[in-house]
Amino acid sequence: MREVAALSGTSLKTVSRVFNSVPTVDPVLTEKVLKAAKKLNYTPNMTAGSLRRTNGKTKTIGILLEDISNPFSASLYRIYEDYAAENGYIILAGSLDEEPEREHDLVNLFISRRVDGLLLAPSGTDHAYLKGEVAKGMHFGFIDRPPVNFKSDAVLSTNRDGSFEAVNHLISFGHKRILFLGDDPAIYTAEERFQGYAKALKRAKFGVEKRLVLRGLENEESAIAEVRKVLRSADAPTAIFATQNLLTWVAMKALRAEKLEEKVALVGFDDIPGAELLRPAVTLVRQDLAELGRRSIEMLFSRINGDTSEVQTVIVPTTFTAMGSGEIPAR
Amino acid sequence: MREVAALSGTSLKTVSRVFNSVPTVDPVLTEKVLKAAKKLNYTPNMTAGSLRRTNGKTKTIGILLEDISNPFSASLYRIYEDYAAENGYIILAGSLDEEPEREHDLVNLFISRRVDGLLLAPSGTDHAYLKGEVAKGMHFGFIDRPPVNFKSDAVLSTNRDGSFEAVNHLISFGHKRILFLGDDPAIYTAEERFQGYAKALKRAKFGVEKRLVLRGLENEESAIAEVRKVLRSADAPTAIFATQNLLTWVAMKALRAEKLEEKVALVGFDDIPGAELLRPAVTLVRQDLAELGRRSIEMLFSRINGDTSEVQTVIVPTTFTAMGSGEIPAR
DNA sequence: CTGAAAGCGCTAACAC
DNA sequence: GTGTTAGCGCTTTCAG
Repeated sequence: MREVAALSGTSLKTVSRVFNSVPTVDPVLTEKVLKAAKKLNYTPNMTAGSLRRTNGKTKTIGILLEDISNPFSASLYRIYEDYAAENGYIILAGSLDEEPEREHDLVNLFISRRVDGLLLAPSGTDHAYLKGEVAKGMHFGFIDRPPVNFKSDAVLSTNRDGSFEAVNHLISFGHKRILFLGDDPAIYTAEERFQGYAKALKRAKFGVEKRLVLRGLENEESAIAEVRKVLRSADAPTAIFATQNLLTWVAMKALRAEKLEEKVALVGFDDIPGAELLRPAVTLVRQDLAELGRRSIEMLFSRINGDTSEVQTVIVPTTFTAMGSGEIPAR
Repeated sequence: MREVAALSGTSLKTVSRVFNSVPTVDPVLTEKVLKAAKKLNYTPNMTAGSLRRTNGKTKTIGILLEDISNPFSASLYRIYEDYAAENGYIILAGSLDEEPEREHDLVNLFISRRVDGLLLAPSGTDHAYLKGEVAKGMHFGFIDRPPVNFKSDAVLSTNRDGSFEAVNHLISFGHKRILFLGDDPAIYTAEERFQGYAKALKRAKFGVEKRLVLRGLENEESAIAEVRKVLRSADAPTAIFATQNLLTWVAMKALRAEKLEEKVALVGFDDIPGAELLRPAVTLVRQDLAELGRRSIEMLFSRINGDTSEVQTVIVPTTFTAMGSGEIPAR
C-alpha cells in the first residue's frame, strides 16, 4: 500500500480511501491510485484491515456441521454459503464427526481466527464452555440440536412429532413389530426420534420390544448384518423405521439381501437422493433444510448486527411423504 | 494480551512465548500467564499474529469447487478438510456454479484474505489473470479441469479414455444408436467425455448422429423432457451414455417415465449414491476422488512449502464398473 | 478534499 | 530466561 502511494504520488490514506470507495476523493487521484495499484499488482489485505477497523468485524462466520460430505450437511452448507456471500461474508467450515472434542477444538480455532459468529450442529454434550466467549461478544446459533447448559438461539426440526407420525402411519397399515434403527442415544436427534417411535407404540398399546430397537450401530457393514439377523429371527419385524439417511440405506440393503423389500415396510427419516427411483420408492420424513438453514443464519446475522433480544428457539416442521415402501401392509 | 501480561506480572513477550509454546519459559511464569489468560478469557488472535510472523503464512487455503452440495464436490471438500486439519490449516471454500465471474471474484476475495494457496476446479475459460498473483508468491493447483493460458499443477481424470471404454462397452452389447447426454461443450470435462464417445463410435464406424447428442440442457425438468422425446422418436437410441451424476439421474427418470429402464441400456459417468440399489443397478464410470483429492492437495502444500520444481499434471484413472444397466443388449 | 501520527494485536530482533 | 523496541498492513483521528 505504501508503494502504491509512492508510485501514485499520494498518501497512504488516499490509497486507503480509494479502496474503501470513500466518495470524497478527487477522481483524478482515484485514477492515479488505481493505475499504480494495477501496475504493482496490489490487492488490499483484508485481515490487516479488520484489525484496526472500528467495529472489528472480520466478515467471517464459522459453521460446524456433522459431516460436510453427507448430503444433509452439504445442503445446509450451500445455503449458508449463498446467504453469507450475499452479505459479503465468508465461511469457515468444519466437520465434527460426532466427536465432542473436535467441536471444542474447532470452536477455539475459529475464535482464534476471530469469526464474527458461529453456527453449530453440535457434537458436544455440554456447551457451558461457550459462556466466556459470549461475554467477550461472540455470537452463536445452534442448528439441528439444542445447546446444553448454555443459552442460545436454536433452530430445530420436529424430530419427535415427525417420528410419531411415521410410526403411526406404519401402525395404520397393520404393523405391530416395527424395527427401530437409530444412532447413539446420546445424540439429541436420535433420542427424540426414538421418543416419537415409543410414543406411537404406546398409543397403540404395543410397547417397545428391546430386540426391535437397534441403536448406535458401528459401521455400515455390521449394521446391515444386525438388521438381517433380526429380519430372519422368529417373530421378525414387518416394518422398519430408519431414523437417518445413512440408516435408510442400511435398511434397504438389508431388505434387498433378504429379498424382503416388497414385503417389509420401510419409512426413513431425512431425504435420500433418488428415493423416488428405488423400487419400492422410499417413504420418507423429510426435514425442511432450506428453512432450517435460512432461519438459523438470519438469526445469527441479526445477532451480529446488534440484536440483543431474548434468545429464541425456532421449530421447523418435517414433512411426511408416502412413496410406496411405507405403504406395504403387515402380513 | 497486554492485560494478560499486566495481570500475570510479566511482559507482553512472555505471554506471546507461552501461547506459542516456546520451551525456554520458566514454568512458574507459564502457570501465571495461563491463569491470568483464563481469568480474562483471553484467546490469541491468530490473524493479527500472521501479520508479523516471519513467513507470513495464514495457515489458510482456498478451495473453489463446482457446487459443494453436489456429492462430487462435497466428497472432495471433505478430503481437503481432513488433510488441511492434519497440517494445522483451515479452509475457505466457495461454489462456482459454472460461472466464470464467480471464479474471478472468489479468487480475489480469497487472496484479499491472504490464503497461502488456492485449489480450483475452474469455471473460468482463461486463467491468465492469475499470473500476477503467482509473481507475488501465490500458489495454485487445478483439479478436475486444466488451467487455460496459465501454467499450474493440475490433477485430472481420464475423462476421454473412461468415456471411450464406456461407449465401447455399450457397442459390445450390440448398440449402434447411443444417446450422449452432456454438459455445455465449453466445459472441459464435458468436451473430453464427448471426444471419448465420438472416438468409440468412429472406431466402430458408426459416426456421431447429431440428433443423438444432447448437450448443455438447461434444468432437470426440461432435460428429462428432451430425453423422453428422443426415446419416443423413430430410430430411437437403444442405449444412453450420461456423462455426469446429475445427468445420470435425468436419464433414469426419463427411462422410468417411458418404462424403458429394462430395455434401454445406461452407463453413467461419476458415482451416484445408491447406484447398486436401483433396478437395474447402474453401470458407472467412476472417478477416484480420494486420489484426485490427495494428489492435488499434496502438490499444493508442497508448493506452499517451497517446492519450485517444474509444473506437473497428474492423470488419475477412472474405473469402469458393470452393474446391470449397461449390460442390456440392443434389441 | 488530503495527509501525518497513532495504534489495532501480535511477533522479530536484539538487548539485558 | 526475559523485556524492550520496532513494525506487519491497515484504519482511525484530527489537523490542515
